[in-house]
Amino acid sequence: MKELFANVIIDISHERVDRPFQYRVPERLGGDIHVGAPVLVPFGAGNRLRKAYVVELTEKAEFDPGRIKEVAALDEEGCSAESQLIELAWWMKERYGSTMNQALKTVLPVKEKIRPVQKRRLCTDLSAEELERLRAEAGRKHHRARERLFGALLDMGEIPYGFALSQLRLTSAAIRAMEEKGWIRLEEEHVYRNPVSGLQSRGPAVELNRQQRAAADAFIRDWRAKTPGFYLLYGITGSGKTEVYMEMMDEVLRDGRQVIVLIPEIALTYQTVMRFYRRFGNRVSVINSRLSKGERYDQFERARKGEIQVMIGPRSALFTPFERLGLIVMDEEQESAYKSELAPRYHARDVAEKRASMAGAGLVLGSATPSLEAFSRAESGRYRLLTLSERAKKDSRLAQVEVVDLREELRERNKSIFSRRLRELMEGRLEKGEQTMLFINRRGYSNFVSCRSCGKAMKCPHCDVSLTLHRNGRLKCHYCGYEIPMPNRCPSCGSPYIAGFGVGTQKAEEMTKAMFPGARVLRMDMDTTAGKGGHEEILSAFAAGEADILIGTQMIVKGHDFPKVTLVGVLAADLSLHAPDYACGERTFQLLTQAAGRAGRGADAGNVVIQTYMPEHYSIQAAASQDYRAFYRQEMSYRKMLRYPPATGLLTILAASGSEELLGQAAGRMEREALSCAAELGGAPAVGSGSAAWDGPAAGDGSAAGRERSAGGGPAAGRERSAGDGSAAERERSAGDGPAAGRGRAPEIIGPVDAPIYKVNDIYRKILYIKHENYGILLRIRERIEGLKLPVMLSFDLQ
DNA sequence: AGCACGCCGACT
DNA sequence: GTCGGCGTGCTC
Repeated sequence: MKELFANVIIDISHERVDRPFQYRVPERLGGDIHVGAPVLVPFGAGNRLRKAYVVELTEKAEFDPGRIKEVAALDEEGCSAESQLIELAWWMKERYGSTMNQALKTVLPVKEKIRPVQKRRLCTDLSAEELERLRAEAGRKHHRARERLFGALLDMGEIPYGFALSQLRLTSAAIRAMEEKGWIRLEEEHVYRNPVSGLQSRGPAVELNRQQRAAADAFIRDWRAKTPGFYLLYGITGSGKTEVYMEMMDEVLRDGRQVIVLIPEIALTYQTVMRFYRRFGNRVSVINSRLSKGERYDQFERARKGEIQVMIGPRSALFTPFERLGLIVMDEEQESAYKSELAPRYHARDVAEKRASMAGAGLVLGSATPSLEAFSRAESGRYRLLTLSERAKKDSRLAQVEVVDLREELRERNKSIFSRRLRELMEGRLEKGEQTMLFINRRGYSNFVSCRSCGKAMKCPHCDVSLTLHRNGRLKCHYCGYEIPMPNRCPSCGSPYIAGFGVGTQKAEEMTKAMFPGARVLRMDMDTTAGKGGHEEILSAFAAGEADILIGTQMIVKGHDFPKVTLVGVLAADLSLHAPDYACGERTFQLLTQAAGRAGRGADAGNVVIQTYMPEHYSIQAAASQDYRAFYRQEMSYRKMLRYPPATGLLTILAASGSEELLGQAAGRMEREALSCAAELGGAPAVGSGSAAWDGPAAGDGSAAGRERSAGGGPAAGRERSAGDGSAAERERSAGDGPAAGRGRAPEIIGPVDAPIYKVNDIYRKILYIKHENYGILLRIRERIEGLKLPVMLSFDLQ
């Protein structure tokens, strides 16, 4: 047996020691040590024992072996939150193939060198005269550090610790010496800023309807039986999912356990957060991306100390250091914001599964339009499906959705962006004083500008995209921000006949105003919400009835509740349908369903008009009939047929370079490497007896799964039962169609191909796709390609 | 963060 | 010469 080394991070909050140190693992500890384990190690010249956490175990000495010390002991007092998070980081590193460093950085709160609040201060009980005398004395004795400190105390009274270190250039040793002399005191005060403070009101719980009750009880029963699993709460818009979450949370909190609530950043509004505050009062804290790092750290610190029990936030809230986590709620689980774009490119859904099972906690995913990933996991029994098919408010009815064929409109010589039907309905709404929302998934004025003589379109010189005409007469690139004034002659042939084609939000706004001169129109897109708070401002103006029509991009369909909106028009549903991406059908369905959900949330029945050139497309058909299951069946069979996630694992490698030649060469080498890997690995049976197999990552990866949960009590528990009217799920569940089918086939390699947008910001991009059912194999290929050390930028994505 | 080392002026 | 403060650099 080779010697074992442990890389540890020392539990000192100082950036200077915020890196791994290597220690020898003595025989007697060999069995008990694991990644994440809290240990005591001799550190520094004094060999003083310090608390540390194991971040990696290796048989290779990465440091002068003569100078490697031994781990002293396992630390029984160690913080379990920290230890769990490090273990989670290890899992993320393995699952997504990042470095341990990257994984640790995403999981552990940044230990900032500047403490945000003046947490620790230097104070003195001495009088001004005494201070003056001591300062003079220090001056005479050339005690410069003391002289500076006494001067500062005279000026400021008390001094923040960080200020003393950085501005006054005092050292900790000097401060300690003066403290011992009794001249100064080091006062610690924990002033945490609470982003939303002073809200104590604890409102009564809302009465749940039958379905909500059944869903909440399904979880509560498992919780009481100490076998909480994973749940998919599939509830139509307005069915009251939040009340169900809160009921479940209440149960967990009463047992002294903690809860993490994940919300996509865009939906993290004041209103949403207020609902949780009203129920749970100051046990709740929030983090969002606008919080400074220090403020975020404060909130995590409060969680660690047990001052709060509920953390609400975007995907990074998953890493809240709760000691006894009992439940993770993930609202709007289908949102793309849950996917990280930085290495490790994790998906919050998968990390949430892992964290929940490590902590023995439950996981509830909620959605009105579940992702294929989530719904297929519900079908396979990994998630238990909880269904809410009725609206929570008794008198509210589902909107009536109709599809308008734009080809028909053209045949009838209607060239406007409004079909006759939509126009008629809008007129009716204006007469009745009701509101309309118009949705168009494209900002700007015209999509592209081209010359009618030579046919050339105006393109960005740095990116491979057309320039978008904005209303201020400027042409903008939506990828790099390049901007020029609209020319009045074609730059290539000189013809004056150049004009914009396609409709963006700005043009839609203009045409709406022309068509309905009396109407008050608001527009909301990236251009009108640039300033902070712009978002809220426009939405609240609209909610307050300051406009009759709101036009916007997808940001208007997310989350907000407008009771006076009784008509939603989707001007061109096709725009998102033709994106070069296998999930565009799913995204279209979700957008349309969400848009439809905006109509008629009040007492009046709403209308939804979907305008399209492809009325027969199943995404549009299913959205119109508000039939999620029909959509799911179609889309899933398409993914299975063409081998796309979640039916298979997909490794996407994006290579980018400023030099087209280098990129071409690199792409060739990547392809050859992938092919030879495929030949070596492909036909072989799954590596490691499925430990890294496709459906494995959350279930059992061998590391610490045994400790995490008793066998059989896992996510599959309760698969035979179903809350509410989930019977359809039972019928639809076809046996043996899991993603594991087809394991053992050779990996399928596609490309390298030019990226959908080949050039962005003068950087050329190519993509290589590799499909296989087994994760382990894709990870191996990834490692091999990374090992080529190609002279281009590579980014890997594994899903 | 906390420890040692080496530099520098003060004092014996 | 020695003493003590102070700045710097390192910690597996």
